[in-house]
Amino acid sequence: MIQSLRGMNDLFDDESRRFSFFISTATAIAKRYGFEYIQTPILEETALFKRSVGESSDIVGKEMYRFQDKGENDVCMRPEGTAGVVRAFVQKKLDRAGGKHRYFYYGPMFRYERPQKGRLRQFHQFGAESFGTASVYEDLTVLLLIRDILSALGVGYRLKLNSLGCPTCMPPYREKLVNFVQAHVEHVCEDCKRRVELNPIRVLDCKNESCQILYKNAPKLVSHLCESCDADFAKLTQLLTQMGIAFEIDTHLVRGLDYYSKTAFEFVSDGIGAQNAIAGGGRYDRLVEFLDGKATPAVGFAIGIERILELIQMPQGTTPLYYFGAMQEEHIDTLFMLAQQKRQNARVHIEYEPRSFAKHLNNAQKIGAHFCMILGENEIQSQTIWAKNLVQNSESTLPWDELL
RNA sequence: GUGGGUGUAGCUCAGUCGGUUAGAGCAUCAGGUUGUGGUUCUGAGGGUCGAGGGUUCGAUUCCCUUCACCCACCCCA
Repeated sequence: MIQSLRGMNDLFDDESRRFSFFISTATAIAKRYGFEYIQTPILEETALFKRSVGESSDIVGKEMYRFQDKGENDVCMRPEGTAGVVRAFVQKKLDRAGGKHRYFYYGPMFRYERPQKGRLRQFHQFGAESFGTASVYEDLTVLLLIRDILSALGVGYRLKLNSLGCPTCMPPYREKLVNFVQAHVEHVCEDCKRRVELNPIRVLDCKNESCQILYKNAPKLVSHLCESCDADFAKLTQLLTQMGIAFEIDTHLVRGLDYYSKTAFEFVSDGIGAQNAIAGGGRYDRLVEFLDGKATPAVGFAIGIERILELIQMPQGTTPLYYFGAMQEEHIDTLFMLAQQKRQNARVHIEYEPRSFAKHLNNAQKIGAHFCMILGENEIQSQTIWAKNLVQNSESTLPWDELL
C-alpha cells in the first residue's frame, strides 16, 4: 500500500469541512479590511528565502524542501508565505507605484521537520500582508483583523506582544545581550551557547528553566528602544488598551524569521500541545528593500490553519438532506428524474436500488436525512411522491410538479 | 537530528506465559418486516496480528532490523 509521505495529511470529512469554513470566514473578514486575494507559486528560487527568512533561521538552515529542477535552478517549496508575496509585490513594481496595497493568501507551506502535535511537513497558512503604511494604526488593524477572524470562529486565544526595535536600536541591544550571556556562559544550556553565536536574540525564548531564571535579569529590549520605536510601541499598547483588547507584553517573544522589526506578536492557545502559537506576525519595514524593492513599510501575519482546526466552533445548521427511494425496479428512472430536479435547491441522496418501504425509511434515517421521499405504485398512479419529515415526524404526499 | 510511547477487523480495543480455525463492541451488508424509520432479533462479509529477517517441530506472541503513527526536545504557524 502506498502511503502519504510523513507529515503530509489528507483532509477528510469533519476536518475538510472545518477547513473550508475557516477559509470562507477568514476570506470574508479580510476583504472587509480592504485586503485582496493574492496567489503566488509554491515553488520559488532558493535565494528568495535565504534573503528574506534569513540564513540564521532553522527554516532555511535545515528545514526546506530544496532541490534542483530540470533547468538546474536551485528551487525550494515555500516554507512560509510572506517572502513570495513580497517578491510578487516587488516584481509587479508596486513599490515604485506607491500607495497602499493589502493582500491575503492561503495555501500549503512545507517544512522538513519531525512531525508532532500541531506540526506537519505540509501545513496550511492563511496570511495577510499590508504594504505602504508605517502607521501603528495599521499594526493595530492587523491585530484587529486576526481578532475578528478568531472570534468569528469561536477560537479562544491570548495575545503576546513585543517590540523588536529597528536598525537603530536593535544592534546595540543585541550586543548588550551577547555580553550578558557571555558573562554567564557557564550557567546557560548547550542550546543557548549555540544560539548566542548564531542568532543571539533567540536565547530569550529558551525553554530551559534555569536559563529563563537567568534571563529575568537580562537587558530588556523594550527598555532599549530608540525614540521612534518606543513611541510607536507605547502608542500601540495604548490603543489596544483603549479598545479593551487584552494583551501581555512578552519581552522574551522573539519571532523566528529574520525580517521582523518593531511590532512582533503571537496569538497563543492552550490545550493544543507544545506548538501553541496559532498566529504570528509583525512589522517588516526592511524586507521589501532586502528583496531589491524600494523601501516600503509593511506589516503582516500568518495563521496556522491546522493548529486551530479543532478549536473552531462549527455552526449548527446544515442544509436539509433529502433521501429519494423507489420500491420497484421499473420506477427508478422516474425517481431519478424527480430527485435530480430537487438538486436545484437541496442536498439530495438518490438510492438506485428498489427497496421496501420500511427499508427506505431505515436508510434515510441512517444517512441523517431530514426528508425521506418514497415512490411506490400508489404514487406512480397519482403522479405524486410520498414525503416524510423525519425530524418533525410528519408526512405528506406531493404532486410531482410541486416538488421544488 | 535527539528521546520516549504505540502498531491485532473500517473504528475502539481484548487476547496469545510460543500450539490447531485470532475475538468483542461499534460500523457495514442481508434477513425477520411486500407502505411507516430511530430501540430490537438473526445471520453474513471483513485480518498476510505494520513489514523483513532470526530462534523454534511450530512465531501474531520471543530476539534483531526496519517502517509508520503519536508525544516531547530542537524549531515554528
